[in-house]
Amino acid sequence: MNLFADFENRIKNTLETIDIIKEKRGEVDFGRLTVEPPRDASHGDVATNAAMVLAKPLGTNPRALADIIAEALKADADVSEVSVAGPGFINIRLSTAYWQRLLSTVIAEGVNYGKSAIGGGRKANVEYVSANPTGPMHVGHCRGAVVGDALANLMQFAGYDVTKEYYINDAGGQIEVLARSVFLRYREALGEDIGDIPAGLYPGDYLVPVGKALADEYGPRLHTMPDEEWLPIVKDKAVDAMMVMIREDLEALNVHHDVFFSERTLHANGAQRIRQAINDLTFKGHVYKGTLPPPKGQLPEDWEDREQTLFRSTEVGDDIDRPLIKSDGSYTYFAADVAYFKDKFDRGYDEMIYVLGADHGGYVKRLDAVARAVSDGKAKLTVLLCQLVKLFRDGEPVKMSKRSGDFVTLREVVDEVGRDSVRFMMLYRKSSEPLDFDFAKVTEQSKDNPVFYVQYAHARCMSVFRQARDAFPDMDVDSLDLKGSVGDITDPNELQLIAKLAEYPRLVEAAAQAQEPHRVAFYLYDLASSFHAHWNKGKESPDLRFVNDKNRQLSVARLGLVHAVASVLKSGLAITGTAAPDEMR
RNA sequence: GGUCCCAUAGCUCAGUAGGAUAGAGCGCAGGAUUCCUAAUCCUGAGGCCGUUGGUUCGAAUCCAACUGGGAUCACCA
Repeated sequence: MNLFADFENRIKNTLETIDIIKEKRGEVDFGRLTVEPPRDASHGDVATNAAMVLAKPLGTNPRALADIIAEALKADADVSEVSVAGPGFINIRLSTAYWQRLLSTVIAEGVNYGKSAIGGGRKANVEYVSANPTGPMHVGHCRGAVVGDALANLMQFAGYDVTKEYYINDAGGQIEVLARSVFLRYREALGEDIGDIPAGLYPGDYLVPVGKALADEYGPRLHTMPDEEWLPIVKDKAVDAMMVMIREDLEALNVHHDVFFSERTLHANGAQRIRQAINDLTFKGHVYKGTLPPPKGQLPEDWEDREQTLFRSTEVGDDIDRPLIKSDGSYTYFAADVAYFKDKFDRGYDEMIYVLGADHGGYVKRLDAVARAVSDGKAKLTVLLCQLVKLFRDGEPVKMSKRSGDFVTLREVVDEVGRDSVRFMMLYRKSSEPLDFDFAKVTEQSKDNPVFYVQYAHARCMSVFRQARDAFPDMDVDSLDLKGSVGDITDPNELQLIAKLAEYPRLVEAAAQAQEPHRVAFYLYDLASSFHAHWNKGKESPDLRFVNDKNRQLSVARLGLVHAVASVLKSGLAITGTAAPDEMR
């Protein structure tokens, strides 16, 4: 149940009954009409701009029209008060009975409250993380992982049929580098002194056990083979080992994918699927052989004019045509991406979302061009760029050098500050904004991390139920008819809390449509804040406390309110992928 | 140079598909626990929403230009 959708219908129905609107019904449309919570709660519960939007086409002034509409709205039994304010806003105050019914609905719907059907069951593919399988995940992968995961959760909740996907870049030069790095560790495991790791290979210690495993399995045999023979073996083993590590890292962050898609499968059987994808594009007239103009700006020293097979992406919105086949006949990374996109499209997704880091900004137009060409404009592709995360410790930037292997891993961050803290911090910012992440702030003072604030609110809710069990030992607190007991909720502070709960379904829809999971995090903070404030009112006014051992009926009604708050907090926390604890320790 | 992201309180950021007197946290000043966890709450000070134009009943929000900051530019992956 969505209060604002409900009243949008009621208001439109009311408008249809007004004479001057009926007369010119063909000339006015209700498209720009909004029904939303007023910015300032003191104005009312629901506000509409109807009069301001409709005044002009009707040839009247907004205030006068607002008065007419306001009068008509008073006929609704759930409307307790209507006022006209400012340039022509119509503010509606709802009856206590309406709020009570709404609370009853929240309790009845439970975990389903806030679910939406705007997704219409459309198939959506959210691809995120997709870190190269050449080492453990580092902290830079963190944000995309969390944002992608939360977005997928959110869209699922909003009625999409969501697949969480990971693209394994396991085909390309970096995998050969990985294999050679592992081979070195293999020789080391056999007792050879390998000295310093040569430049260009991965120096990280995490490859030591992989080399050891190879030595255990093959003994010295690999060493006697030519490169062409041992390379494929070591590549396979190395990638598998890296993916095991990466999955563990993701698990530590509570991130789970449904599909791990291997780039290598596109290259298999003589790159059959890449060839098919390029043939498909060629058939549609998007491919030609030619040369590219030299890069603008600084010219690379080794730049040469060479003929390649190109994708005419400029015709579908890109700045420059893109190479599919290199001059030596091999396929570019981009060619595999075309095949990968085609695969997704053929799997029947209506919406494809790529969550990428800001360093991939230059890739967006290219992907968009692929989507248009491959799907003839039918696929809806969105690229969500997450800006960079800067790490700080006590206000000092944390230096990282990937080359020396001296980088902060995702695991280190999660182990130090905790999964929930990391996740919530990553979501407590619009993803298009850069983010500063300070270890000290997140761990030392818990109040600097909003996740504790929200979780604390949930724990307090649970605490109320523990109190109730103590106060009414004879009552079976867990099987009360909470939704049927809402009639005693009448205090304005309590009704305000219900109003906050009423915003949830609308928020879920807006956040899902805008693909902005951070809005859920901010809403949770807001709801927690309302709850904490109400809690403290009980300190000053004992008659507002949730549990009152002298008034059993009222206590049960209020347990219903607390239950509803807890339920929405839990629902939102689940979208962000963080826990809703029963108590804080 | 091209493209993309950004500019809101001293600091870090929200601002709900253009709405009313622009909000929160931190920090600062003051206050609240005989009582459900003070990991909480309340009050106050603090603003030319980067600049200039445009669009309209109405702009922090949309458009253009400019200024300033960040990312990126490849036959890499």
